[in-house]
Amino acid sequence: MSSTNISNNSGSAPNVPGVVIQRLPLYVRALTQFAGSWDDVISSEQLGQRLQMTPAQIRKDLSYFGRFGKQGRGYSVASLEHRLRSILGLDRAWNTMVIGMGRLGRAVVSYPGFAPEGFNIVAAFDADDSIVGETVSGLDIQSISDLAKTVKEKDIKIGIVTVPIQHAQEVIDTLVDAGIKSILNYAPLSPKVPEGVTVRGIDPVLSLQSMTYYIS
Amino acid sequence: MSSTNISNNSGSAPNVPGVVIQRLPLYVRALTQFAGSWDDVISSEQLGQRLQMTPAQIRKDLSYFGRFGKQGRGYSVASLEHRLRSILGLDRAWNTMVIGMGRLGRAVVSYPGFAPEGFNIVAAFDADDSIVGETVSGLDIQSISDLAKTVKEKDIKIGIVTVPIQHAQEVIDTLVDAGIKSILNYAPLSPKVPEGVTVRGIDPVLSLQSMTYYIS
DNA sequence: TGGTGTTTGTGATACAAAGCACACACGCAC
DNA sequence: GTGCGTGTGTGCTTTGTATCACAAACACCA
Repeated sequence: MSSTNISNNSGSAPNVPGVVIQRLPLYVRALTQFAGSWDDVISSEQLGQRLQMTPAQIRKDLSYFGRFGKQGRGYSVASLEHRLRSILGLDRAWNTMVIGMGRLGRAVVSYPGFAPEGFNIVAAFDADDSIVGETVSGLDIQSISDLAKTVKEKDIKIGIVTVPIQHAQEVIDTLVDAGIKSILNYAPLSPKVPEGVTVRGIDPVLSLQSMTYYIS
Repeated sequence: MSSTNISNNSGSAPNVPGVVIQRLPLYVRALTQFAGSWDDVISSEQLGQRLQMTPAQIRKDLSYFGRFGKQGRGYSVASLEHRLRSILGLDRAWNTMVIGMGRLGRAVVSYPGFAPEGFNIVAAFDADDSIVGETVSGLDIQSISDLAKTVKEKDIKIGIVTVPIQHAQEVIDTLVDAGIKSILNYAPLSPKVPEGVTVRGIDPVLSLQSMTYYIS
């Protein structure tokens, strides 16, 4: 979304602000894109220029987790990327599932951008029995009643919600009950979740609606 | 995105923080969903409960723009929604265009969620001449070289970028040159834009990457 | 009409994040 | 090695945002 729902951090480094965590993937992305450039070292100045932020903020953010740079030189691109990925838990693959196999859900499971980043969609669910059993992008559509069982069997840690808004809260409750702690929500509502569950919303309409304000 | 690029506000009310503007659509959405309930008045307490935020924050946010509530009663749902839509510029329709007619761009133009909110996609562009002239969801794919002309002819105010990352910055530069001030960016990079141009990014991968941190 | 219960709008306050600026570390050249 | 240039890491300051708490406004009822 743009709109977010920040939660607790049970990670290693204590008390890192949510905004900082949300910027780390930005750094990872920029570093990945920078790797293979003529230089294998990057300064906070250069990174900041690429990301349109101040060098000081980048250094502050990184300092929450350790000292990764060398004074007088900058940061090793490869090494910093690796360290950040490790901090974020991106040095492993994550099993995910998509709930809601309508138009949007089908677009999501066939989106080729998740797998290369280590997010594997390993299950697909829908409440409509008439499409349960269909195959989409190599995935059998399962009934939501199987969800909890499948979450355990396949060690799924992340749920992607693409159901219509009327069922979104209910589905999210189901995910929470199944022990899911991370939810990517495409439905246009702000769901209620207990403390300790993180929700990130994806809503292009919200983004558009906040931009029109600035068009005179 | 989740990741955003905040810019100047040339609006009527002076100096409203960007975070506040980004919350207004949330209020609009909640009010719309609340309309038709048993009650036509809503308190900041109720709104806050629905959106998981404090009543005080909601009242503060609204106070940037005027006094919309009645003490002892709350806010008229219909009236507050209308006022907020007016502030955000949502009381009119906006013409938009999509640049990049690959898989993602096609999904975007056929997404049924934009039009009901007043965002009409009136043009589609691609750099690849071999698909220029094709029709997607009733739109002719045009060459990017026609972009500036079409922007003027059709009074397009918003650009939606769905091109591959290699061409994204270049395309965004083209939009800026054509006078576009609001860009919704699906490409996984943080583009450079001049002061006065607002960019909102949509990147589900970034959202996922910042959630994995919290999974122990 | 006066009293009671609500809920707003907002100054004041507390908290959080961003930016500054400089000591310190390191690389490099001679 | 000594000296110079560069860029980090970080305490301190500034800016920004969220929350508190309460006076004023209104609804409702007797």
